Amino acid sequence: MATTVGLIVVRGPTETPSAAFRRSRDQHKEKTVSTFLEEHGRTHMCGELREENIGETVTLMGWVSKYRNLGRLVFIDLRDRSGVTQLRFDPHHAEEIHDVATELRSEWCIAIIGEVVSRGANKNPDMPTGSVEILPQSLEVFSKAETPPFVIREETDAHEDLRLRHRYLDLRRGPLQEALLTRSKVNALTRNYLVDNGFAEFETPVLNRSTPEGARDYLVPSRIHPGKFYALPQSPQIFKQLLMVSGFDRYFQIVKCFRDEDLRADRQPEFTQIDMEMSFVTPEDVIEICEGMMAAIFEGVHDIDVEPPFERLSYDEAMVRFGVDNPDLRFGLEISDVSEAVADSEFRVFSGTVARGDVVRGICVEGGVEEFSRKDLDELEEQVKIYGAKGLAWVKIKSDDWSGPVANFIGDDEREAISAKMGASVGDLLLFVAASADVACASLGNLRKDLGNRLGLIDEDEFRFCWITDFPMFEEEDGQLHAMHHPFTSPHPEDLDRLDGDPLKLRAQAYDLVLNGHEIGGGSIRIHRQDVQNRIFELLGLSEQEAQDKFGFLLDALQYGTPPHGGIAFGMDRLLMILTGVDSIRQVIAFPKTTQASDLMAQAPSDVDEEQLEELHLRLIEPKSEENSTS
RNA sequence: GGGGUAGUAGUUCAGAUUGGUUAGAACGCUGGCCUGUCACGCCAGAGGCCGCGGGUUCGAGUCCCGUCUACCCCGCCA
Repeated sequence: MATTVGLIVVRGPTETPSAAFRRSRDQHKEKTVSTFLEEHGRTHMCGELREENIGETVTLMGWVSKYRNLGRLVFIDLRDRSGVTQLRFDPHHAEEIHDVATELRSEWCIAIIGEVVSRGANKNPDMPTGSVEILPQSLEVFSKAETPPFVIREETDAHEDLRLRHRYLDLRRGPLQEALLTRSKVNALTRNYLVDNGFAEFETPVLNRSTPEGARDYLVPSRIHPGKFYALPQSPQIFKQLLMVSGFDRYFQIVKCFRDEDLRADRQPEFTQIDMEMSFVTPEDVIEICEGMMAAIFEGVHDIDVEPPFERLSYDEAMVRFGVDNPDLRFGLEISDVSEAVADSEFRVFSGTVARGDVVRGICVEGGVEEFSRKDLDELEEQVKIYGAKGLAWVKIKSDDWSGPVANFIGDDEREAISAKMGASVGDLLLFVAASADVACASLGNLRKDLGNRLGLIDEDEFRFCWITDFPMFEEEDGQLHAMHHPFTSPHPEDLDRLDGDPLKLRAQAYDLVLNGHEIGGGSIRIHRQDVQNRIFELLGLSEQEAQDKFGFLLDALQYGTPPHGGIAFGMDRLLMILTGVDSIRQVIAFPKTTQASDLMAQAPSDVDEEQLEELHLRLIEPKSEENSTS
C-alpha cells in the first residue's frame, strides 16, 4: 500500500514554529484538495476496536488526543466521538511515517491506515480498546490545530466562561459529547414512543402574537407593519389547543420556547419542551401516557425500570410535608407543624407567632446533636433568612436535658408535645422557623434540601418520580388573582359548582411531574366550555373586551364544538440534566447562554446597523453604553 | 432590582493580615534526551496591562471608591 503523507510541519533547523506553520500552510495551498477521502473510507470508529479485530487493516479518523514520545517509540491516542485507540509509531515498521508522527500535536485532525495488533503484556485494562493498538502504515493530516486555550480531556478545571467562549472545543470532551448524544437519544425515544401511541408531530409558529400573561416576551419587530411586533412563544399553548379543536386528537412537538426572565442553573432564555396535548382524556389518561414515556426514556438511556405508577401528592400535602411543590423524595427530614404545641409557650417568638395566626414548623434531624456546631447552625440560619425567616430556633436533645438558646423557655409539657409531633428522641437536633405559612414552607423546604445534601442522605443513582396534583387555581398578589398554571386550566370537577365561592379555595385539574426535587413537567385539563372560561376570566379581573382582545381567536374557536382536552409539557433540558447527573442545564445544551443571557462564543446579543433599525422603524432611546473596558 | 463568591502566566491557583528591590508553583507550550508509554520520565527555556478606571501614598497585585465579566441564590419565571 502506498504511503500517503499529508500536511505535515517539518520545521527547518533555524525556522520558528510560526514560520514553519506558514510555510506548510502555503505548501498545502498548492495541494488544493486532499484525495485521501476519495481513495479511503473510514472502516471503524476509534472506540470500537477489540481483540477480535487483531490482524485487520483499518482506517481511522479523528483527533490527536494525547502524544507520548519515548524517543524512538511514539504513542498517540486517537479520539473520535466513540472513544480512543492507541496508535504506535515504531521506526521498525515504517521509518517515514514515524518521522512524520513525531511532528503531530494535540487536536490535529488526522486519518491513519494500519494494522490492528495485540498489545500483549502491555494491555491497558482501563481503556475499552486497551488490549489492541494500531501500527499505522499511512497517515493523512486533514488539519493542524493551534494549541487549544484549555486542555481537552475528560475532566477539566478550566473556568466555564473560557469553555463557553470556545464551546466547539469544550464539546470535544467526553462528558459533553455523551450528554448531547444522550439528548439525541431521548429525542428519538420520545418521538418513537409518542408516535407509537397515536400522537402526531406538528410545528407551530415561532413568530407569534404577544400575550401579556405570564413571562416577559422576546419581541421581534415587524418590517412590514411599522410599529408592530411579533413575540417568540413562551410555549405553544394556544396553538396546541387549537389543534385539538381541529380534531387531531393527539399532538406532540419537541419545541423551543422563549422567556425573557432572569436565568438560573436550571433556566435558560431559550429552552426545549416536549409538548403534548390529547383530546377526550382525564388526568389519569395523561398521567398514564407520561409514565409510559418516562419508562421508555429511562429504559432506553439507562436500562432501568422506573416502575410506574409513580407516587402522588396533593399540592397541599407536598407543601405541609416538604415545604415546596417540587419535593425531593429520596430522603426524609419531613417538616412538622408544632404550632399547637407551642401556642402557649413562654418563648414569645413561638406563642406570638401562633397568636398572629402564623405557624411554627420544624425539622427533626435524627442524631444531629453531634453533627452540627454552633457555626454550622449559624450557617443554617443564614440559609432560612434568604427566604424571609427572621431566624432559626434550635434545640439539641441531649441525654440529660434540652440545650440551646431557647431550650430554657420550653416547658416539660411542651417538650413532650413537640417530641411527639416531630418523632424526636435523644440525640436529635430540632430546627424551628416561626413565620407566615408561605415563609415557613419556603425556608424549611429549602433548608430540608440543603440538609439532605449536607448529610449525604441522597442516593445519586436513584430516580424518584412524584406527581403533584390538585394545585390551587389562583394565587393572590396585592389583592389581584393570578392563574397559577394558566388561564385555560379547568377547575377540579368537584369544584365546578363552587365557582362563586372563595376563588382561592378552588382546585385546578393541574398536575406537575417532579423528579428528584426538580419540576420536569406540568400540565392540566383545559377548559372546553365557553361559560366556564368566561367565569375564570371574570375572576382574573379580565373584562369580556380584554379577554376578546387577548385571546379572541381561542375563544372564537371554543364556540365550534371543542373536545374536552388536556396535556402537559416537559422541560427537556431539566430532564436531561437529571438523566446525565449534571447540575446545570448548560451542560446538556450545545450552545448555552450565560446568566446574563449572552452567548460568549457568538457574542450575542450584538449591536446592529443603523440601516437595520431604520428598516424596522426602530430608534434607540438609551445612549449606547460605552464599549466594555475589558473587551 | 437585591445578596453572595470569584477575576494574578495559555490554564488552574498561591502571593493580599503586615504596601517596599527581580510576582511564584503546577499543568500546558517550545527545544533537547529517552523503545512499552497510557497523568510517560529527565533536563533546559519562553511566557505577566496582577479584569478595567480612578483615588490614597515617596511607593499599590496588596488599602479605598467605582465599574465590567462569570457563577450561585432571592425577587422574577402563568
